[in-house]
Amino acid sequence: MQMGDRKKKILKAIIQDYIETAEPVGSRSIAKRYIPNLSSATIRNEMADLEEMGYLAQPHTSAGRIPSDMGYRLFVDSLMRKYALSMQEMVHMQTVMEEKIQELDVLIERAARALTSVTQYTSIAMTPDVKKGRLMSMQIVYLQSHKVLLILVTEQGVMKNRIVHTDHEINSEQAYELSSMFNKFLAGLTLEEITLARINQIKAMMAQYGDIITQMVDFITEVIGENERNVLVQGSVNLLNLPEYSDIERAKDVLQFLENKETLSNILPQVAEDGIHVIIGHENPTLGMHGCSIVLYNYKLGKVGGSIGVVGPTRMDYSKVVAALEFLKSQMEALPDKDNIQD
Amino acid sequence: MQMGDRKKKILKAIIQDYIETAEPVGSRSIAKRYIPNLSSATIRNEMADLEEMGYLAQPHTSAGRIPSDMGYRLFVDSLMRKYALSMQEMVHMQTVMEEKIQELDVLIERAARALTSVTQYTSIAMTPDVKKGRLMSMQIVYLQSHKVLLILVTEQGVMKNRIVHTDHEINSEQAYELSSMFNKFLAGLTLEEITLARINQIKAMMAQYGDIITQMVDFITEVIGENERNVLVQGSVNLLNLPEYSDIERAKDVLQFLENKETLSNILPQVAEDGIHVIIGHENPTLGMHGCSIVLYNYKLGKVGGSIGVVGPTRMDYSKVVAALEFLKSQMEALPDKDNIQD
DNA sequence: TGTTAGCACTCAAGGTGAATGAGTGCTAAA
DNA sequence: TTTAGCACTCATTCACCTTGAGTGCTAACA
Repeated sequence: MQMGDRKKKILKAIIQDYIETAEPVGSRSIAKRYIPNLSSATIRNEMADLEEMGYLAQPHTSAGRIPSDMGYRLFVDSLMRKYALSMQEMVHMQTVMEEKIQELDVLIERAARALTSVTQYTSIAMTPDVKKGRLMSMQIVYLQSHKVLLILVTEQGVMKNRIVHTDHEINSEQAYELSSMFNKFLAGLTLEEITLARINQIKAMMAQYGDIITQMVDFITEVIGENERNVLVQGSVNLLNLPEYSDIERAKDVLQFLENKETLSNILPQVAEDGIHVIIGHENPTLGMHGCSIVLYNYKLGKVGGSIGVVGPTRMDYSKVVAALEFLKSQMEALPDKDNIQD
Repeated sequence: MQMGDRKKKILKAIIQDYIETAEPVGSRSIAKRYIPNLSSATIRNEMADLEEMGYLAQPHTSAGRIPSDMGYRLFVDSLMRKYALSMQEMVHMQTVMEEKIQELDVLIERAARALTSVTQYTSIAMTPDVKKGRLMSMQIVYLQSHKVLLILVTEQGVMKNRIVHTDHEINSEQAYELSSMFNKFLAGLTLEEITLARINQIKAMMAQYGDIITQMVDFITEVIGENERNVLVQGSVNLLNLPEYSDIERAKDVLQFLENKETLSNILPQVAEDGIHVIIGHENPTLGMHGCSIVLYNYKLGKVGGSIGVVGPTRMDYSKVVAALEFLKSQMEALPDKDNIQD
């Protein structure tokens, strides 16, 4: 069967109506509210066709039609028209991000909050599974006579620190000396390149600090080897305002999923490319999320990147959500000092 | 009216039964299951007394009785007997905390997870509103020719860092020199004591670094002045498993409350003293939480402290929750290296 | 040939009323 | 002081009916 313009127009009207009302849409209301020059009977015929083609579904014989995932997909890809964010909405998002934000975590948290408040859905975000790569610099900072602070910066600009206790007394100058030595020998190397031989070389030269050096190496191993994913969810309660989750069991499934950071971090990197992606219902690899859609923006800021997006029912206002994420994208791309960012 | 032993026994039985079943408790079931040598009629009389005294309430005339907040209070203070954690439960909590954990945040997150999994309620935790007090040490670490990392450690051992860009080129030695100078003049001072005069003194001596010094001072002001509260909630979905929240509206109220870190951080420090506290229903200062109880453990680890606890319905298994928190307390108090902890 | 009016049919949702049963308070007897 | 008995209350459940939104099909119409 062919998909004529009229069918498209009807499908679009049905989806818009359903997004708004969450009620199955009948032929009569489409005829009245969207296409007054056609009768409900005609619409009915077209709807039957659309159902046969897989774009619509019917909960039961005497109910109206609801869009199928395939219907939403067509809508998102070619039917919907761009939502224009209101001035208010833009200003709101901007103010949230405008403050000079030093840490990526904080920036993303703010962005997620802004998204939640503009879209009224739930937002999720994560910093991705970056291999931390090379050791860029290791600093040892004197704190007290037997206590120093190790600070490690990776190639990506990610910074980690740890306080360690030392067997021997150490002072500020010695700490500095040790840092210099460490950097001379190890800076710029990957975990594989930091061999026992090199470490022993350092140990030989600074024998009295053997125990600190061991702790430093442990620390490097942990940080460079680790796959840290910081996942964050904002506004999950919003889901409960939606009629699709007035059934508490359904709501529980999704909330459970959102609360479990491990499963959540598995789903997010499924879409690899940068940019904005829409994942609808069953396209979602996780079983419990088949009733949900996700709109995801994979960002890249300097050398680190991650995902931020919105989770909602398949009956989500895609147009608005995509607009919000596009705006966010433009804001983040315009950010000065992209490498001035830490983990 | 006097509160005899028999009344206490009956009240205790009612509360235990209600905690278990969440259904109003009738005289007959008490007579059968808890006190077989008394008839239901006798129990009924006693229950009428207990209601008059304020320990019980009746949803409607033909229903059983449910405990009032006052009843729970008496139960917690003098009726309940200690729950003994099972070996399994203890081992579970221990393994979660046993791994060598360097950061307070991580430790507390693990502890909260353990609490949730043992009690099946929701756990909340926060690091408290510590005034960061004195500047203990400020380090400047060279990163790139125009980029340095500032690291600030406060008296409490809390550590913060920030990357700043410099107008003039700066190298590793210069950074070290600047750190030393800064520490010589400002270490050990409170925010009030760091006067403009002192800062100008440093600037005069190291004129070429004027812009970095300004940024350093900004950073100090922010960190020492700030009231950072890190709030964390774990297992809020568990609430939805409870019959009291099968009504989605009630659930929404509480979840909303738990999701809002600002309001949440207002409630936690209400109880100031260290140790374990039980806050029941209306004792809770926040309106939306009147149907909830909170069991809170205010910990102190070295120089920092905070709260961790469990949120549940007033019909919470206080005995078990208190036992779990007491176990947690014992574990945290036995922790080695209490000052080896960072924020 | 495409469109429309009309009609019989389906089915979820909402309301009514009776039956059920858990629980109470009161009274009188043990 | 305790208990058995009884009348009474009230939430819950279920069957039953009504209502109304919506459909598919057919026949008439442009």
